[in-house]
Amino acid sequence: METVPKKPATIRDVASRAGVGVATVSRVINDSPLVSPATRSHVLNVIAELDFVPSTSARRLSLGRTMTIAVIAPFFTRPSVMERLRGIKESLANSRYDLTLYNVETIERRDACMRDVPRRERADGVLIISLSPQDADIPVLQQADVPIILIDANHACLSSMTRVIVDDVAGARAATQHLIELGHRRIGYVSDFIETPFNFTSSRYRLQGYRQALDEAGISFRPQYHLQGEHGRNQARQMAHALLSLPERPTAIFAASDTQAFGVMEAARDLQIRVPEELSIIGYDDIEVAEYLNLTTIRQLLYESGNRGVSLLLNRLANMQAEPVVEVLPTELIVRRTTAPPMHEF
Amino acid sequence: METVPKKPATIRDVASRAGVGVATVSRVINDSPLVSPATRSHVLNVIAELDFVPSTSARRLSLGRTMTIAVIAPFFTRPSVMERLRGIKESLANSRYDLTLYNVETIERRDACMRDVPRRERADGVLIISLSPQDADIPVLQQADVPIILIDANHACLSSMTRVIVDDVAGARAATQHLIELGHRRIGYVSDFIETPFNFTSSRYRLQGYRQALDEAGISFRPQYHLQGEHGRNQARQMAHALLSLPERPTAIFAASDTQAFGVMEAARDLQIRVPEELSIIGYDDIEVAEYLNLTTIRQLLYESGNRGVSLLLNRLANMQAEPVVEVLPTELIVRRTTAPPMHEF
DNA sequence: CTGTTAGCGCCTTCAT
DNA sequence: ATGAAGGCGCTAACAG
Repeated sequence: METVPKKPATIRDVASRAGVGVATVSRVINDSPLVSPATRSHVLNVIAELDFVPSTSARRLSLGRTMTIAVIAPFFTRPSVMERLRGIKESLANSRYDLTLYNVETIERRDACMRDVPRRERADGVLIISLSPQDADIPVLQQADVPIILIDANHACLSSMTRVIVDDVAGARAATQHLIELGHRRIGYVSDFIETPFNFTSSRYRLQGYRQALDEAGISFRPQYHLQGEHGRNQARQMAHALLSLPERPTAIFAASDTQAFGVMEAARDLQIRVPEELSIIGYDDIEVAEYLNLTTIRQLLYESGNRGVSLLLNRLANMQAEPVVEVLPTELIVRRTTAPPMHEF
Repeated sequence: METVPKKPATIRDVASRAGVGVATVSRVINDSPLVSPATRSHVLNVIAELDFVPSTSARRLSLGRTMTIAVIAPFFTRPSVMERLRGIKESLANSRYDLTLYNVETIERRDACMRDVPRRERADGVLIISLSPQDADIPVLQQADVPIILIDANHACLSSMTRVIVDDVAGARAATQHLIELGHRRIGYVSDFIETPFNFTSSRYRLQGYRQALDEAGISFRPQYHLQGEHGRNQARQMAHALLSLPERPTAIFAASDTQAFGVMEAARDLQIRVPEELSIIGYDDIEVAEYLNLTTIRQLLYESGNRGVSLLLNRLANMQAEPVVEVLPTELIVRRTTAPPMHEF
């Protein structure tokens, strides 16, 4: 079919058809009170007739505002990131902002996004999820001409940026303490790589919490009990295999995320090790399936972190000179059925 | 801190600072070959000095293209939708298009999106996931001035629109046949509401497939074996409770999605009914956790549907007068450990 | 190869 | 209450 797409009507078309000036049409579009009811309704009619919709591009250029919020997120596919995104979408649904998504899977892209996205012509505000800026980025971000909110970016040098975070040290400590209180002494920790080009912080802070709890209980940290690897269920499964093949294998494993905890559960199953009788497992996040699989875990308010991020951003948008704010979300130990006292088999 | 955000440099600033015309700068930005290497590198330097980034708003207005793809998706939060989105993001990552996301959770919003999004000033192309347009929308969509691709929108009247779909009738039929071949005769079906204002089609088509398989095997359809309800694990759980409390309870249940199948599994657990010995369960989708939970299911290529949608769209964008295409993705029966022959208890 | 200029569609003073 | 005109930053002829 060769239907030539008819060019959309412009504000000028409406104006001339209605026999008024473009300014009047503009006022009608923008609900200005400076239009007589009669003119308004007439213009409205013409708008309907012509099926006129104001061009967002033009309006953006003219206004200098884009009416869109940019979200920069790594590994969009991970459940925890998804959950945060959900919270963001939810809170944004009622506002008049559009959402554009920048997914980053490589460092190049991370850098490009950090540099190019926080510009007034691209977005009115930026939400960055789980990506701690490099030290070098920080001044850039601070000078950015649009407000930027960090979600789950926990970094010492960030004190001047507003962000919503969770106390990962405390969360991991609680997880480890739970295991210790149950009587475990040989506690493994399966995590992402502690140092990554992405500068993810969570596994690192959780390592701190883990070690703190150990220290407090007078249990010495054994390096061979901490394995790190690429994020993912299968990688965690392999690490767990390794841990569980140790001569003195751990009686409990703390995984840096629920996804990884599932990998650990699989490894236990592979090796015919009963959970929780022979091996306790605790995760982190409390994503939806955790409940279903009865995983003991540390709940962090993923969804809410998105909510809060948006509301901080909208505040900031309404009131540009606001002071930086740090909002700390609580964590909570959720005991289900993958943790229990160790068997006294020694 | 009262750092007045310094106004971003414009193409004109660059031009005057570099002692060239704006057109030259524009050419440099756009990699036009019509610039001498010397000028080019000089301009590039000035651009770097001034930290100049072209305004997308201005470029859009001028070009008449937005360099963004809009995705309209309902219930963004469902795993199947997410998976499709992943495929989309993935395929879009290498192209120069941005992605803006329109999440629809209400009919009003659905209608608004259908009407307003497919406009040239908002997006160069539109991907609609799992939302079958109303009959009334169809002419509008066909006349739209940007290409629109439907993903998972299976509707008779859509013959003229390009889309990627999966044969839900066949998939459901395969699921049901699998159960029948195992020896089941009393087979329940737990689904979303068949008729919804959103005009979702999958549960409806799957009902057809289910009934076809039954017919072919000479098993008469019992209305009380088909329960419909809001989508969700808990709702499915309740429906399964009802089915399993029937005087002659089903020995197998086909759930319209994996999420719902999990609800059914929970119900079985609640009622101490062993799976698969006393109850076979089969899902639909093969989302990631299905493997982990050993759920027998019908795999549909969710991720790939996103991929394919994008590539159809990009093709269309490159070659506007293309004919409508319908791409049918295959389904596959994945047998795991939630289906088995029925016990002979009667 | 490069500069000048006229839009792109809308918003916003500034007059009236 | 309304209209005319300038400008937002960039691209794309059109001249040189």
